[in-house]
Amino acid sequence: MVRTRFAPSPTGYIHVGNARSALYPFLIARQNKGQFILRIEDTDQSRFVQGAEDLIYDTLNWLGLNWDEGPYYQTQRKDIYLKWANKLIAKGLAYADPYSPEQVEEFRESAKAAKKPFLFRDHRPENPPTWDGSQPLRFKVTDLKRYHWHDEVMGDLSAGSESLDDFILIKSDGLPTYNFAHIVDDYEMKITHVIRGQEYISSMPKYLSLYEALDITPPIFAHVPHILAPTGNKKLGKRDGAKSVTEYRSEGILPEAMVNFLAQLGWNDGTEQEIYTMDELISKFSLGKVQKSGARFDEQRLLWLNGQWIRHLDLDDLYRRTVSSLTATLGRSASPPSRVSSLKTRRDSNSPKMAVSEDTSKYDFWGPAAQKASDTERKKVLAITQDRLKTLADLPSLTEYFFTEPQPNWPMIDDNKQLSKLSRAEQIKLLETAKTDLAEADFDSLESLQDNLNKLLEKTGQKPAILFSLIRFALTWAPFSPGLPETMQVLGKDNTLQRLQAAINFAQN
RNA sequence: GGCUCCAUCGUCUAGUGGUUAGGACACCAGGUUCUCAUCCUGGCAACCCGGGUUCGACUCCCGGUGGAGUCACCA
Repeated sequence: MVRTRFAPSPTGYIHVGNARSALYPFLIARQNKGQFILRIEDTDQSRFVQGAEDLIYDTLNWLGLNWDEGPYYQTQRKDIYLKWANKLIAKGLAYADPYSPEQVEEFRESAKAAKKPFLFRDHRPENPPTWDGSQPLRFKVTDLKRYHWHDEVMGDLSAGSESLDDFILIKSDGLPTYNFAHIVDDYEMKITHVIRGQEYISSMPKYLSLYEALDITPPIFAHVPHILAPTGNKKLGKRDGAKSVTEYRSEGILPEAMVNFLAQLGWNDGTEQEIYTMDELISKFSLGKVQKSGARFDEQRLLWLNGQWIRHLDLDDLYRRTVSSLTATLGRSASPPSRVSSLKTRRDSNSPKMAVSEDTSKYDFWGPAAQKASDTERKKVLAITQDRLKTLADLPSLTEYFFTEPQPNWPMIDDNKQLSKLSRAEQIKLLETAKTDLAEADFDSLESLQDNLNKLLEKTGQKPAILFSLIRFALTWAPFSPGLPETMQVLGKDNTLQRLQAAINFAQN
């Protein structure tokens, strides 16, 4: 049974790099009909950010990365870590660290001055005190050897004993370090695949030595390369202005596009396929084909992919996302009741970090006038704008004039190369002719509307670039819009004639 | 600095000894009888360097160079 996990720490929002390290284990779990587990690694109280957990659930839900178990909280599992720690103490493989942080810092400084790498084991106390929980508990490395191991992404790896040390298992605040907790948790939770960022590779010898001391068979490892920031070569991180996933959501990116993009950032199945559904990813993804080097985050490509998805989605589906991409994601049903109490204690302690939260009502992408319109009306408009949308956030500028009468903006016409050749009187004449003829048109049929427009062309002897542009401006007063017949049809005959008249009136004054 | 990893168009990548080095994004040009898009066609553009191995290296080996990660009572 395959069991994978995503184990974020609640220190802020989820950026795209984090999101990918949730995606990959999710895909592996689903591909093998296994389970995907969510574990919140909240052992560092000083970095805890209020609301961060909610953001994690929200992001995962939005991306469709539903977990089967959890969330587990490490702060609620202290007994378990203690049990394993005692095992180590009993075997003489863990000891209390008698030094103060300042003293350890001194060791570090002197090693640095001597240009030697700092290793705590060089300062291992001969007669450590009995561990009473107030000191840090350290692991005692006994087997200084070279480790060789296999990584699903990176291949066969090895590292020498210089990266082995007496690292801290349990901090003086009683909580375990990541180094200790994740190994215990992964074992207790029967995790089969540890999929995480490349930054952990250099700690692998430490982990491997601990697995041995604990008599635990290590799981399968896969270390995925970092996503690089758009500029520079640094790994993508919050410091470099990495955007949160929710930020992309509010910018009108579809979750499908985000998942598609993230999956392909550093992974390729060897074919020339570009668009993948989640189901396709589940069946085709493989860790062995993940790139070994970091991939740069290219927003242009995300945007392109988003456009593709907007066009490929059927109308009803797309419409649902434009009105609220959130409705299905706010349920907190996946959280166990026990979470409430843990939350309470934490909220009581005053966190030094700012709380993160967001306004969940902001995911209706339509403009103010459109929001008052019916679903049917909005869908009609969406049908003719779908091809023009790059993100959902383009909706207001592309559609608002359908729902509210636009202000005539004559400079738009004056600035138009073709139209400015006509005198104001000629422009008015054209609009009047159009209005008269269109009054007889059949607005139910797109073909017949096009016919009407073509006849108008013959009748006036104008070029399409002049006549059609003029009508288009009179109806929308927008720099760009859907095709003229489509626009007129959605507007309806009454509205169309009325807007033409409004333009004429405006021009006459 | 020690340790570890990585290296194909600007970007994401295909490629596993013999290819005109393929695709996609971006960019440029043209077309699709109104705008903006979409769509179509075409174009620009890459194997980090140096040694080997081999009949033959982008591909294998070694050495450089470059980049990244890591050396916490953070994860």
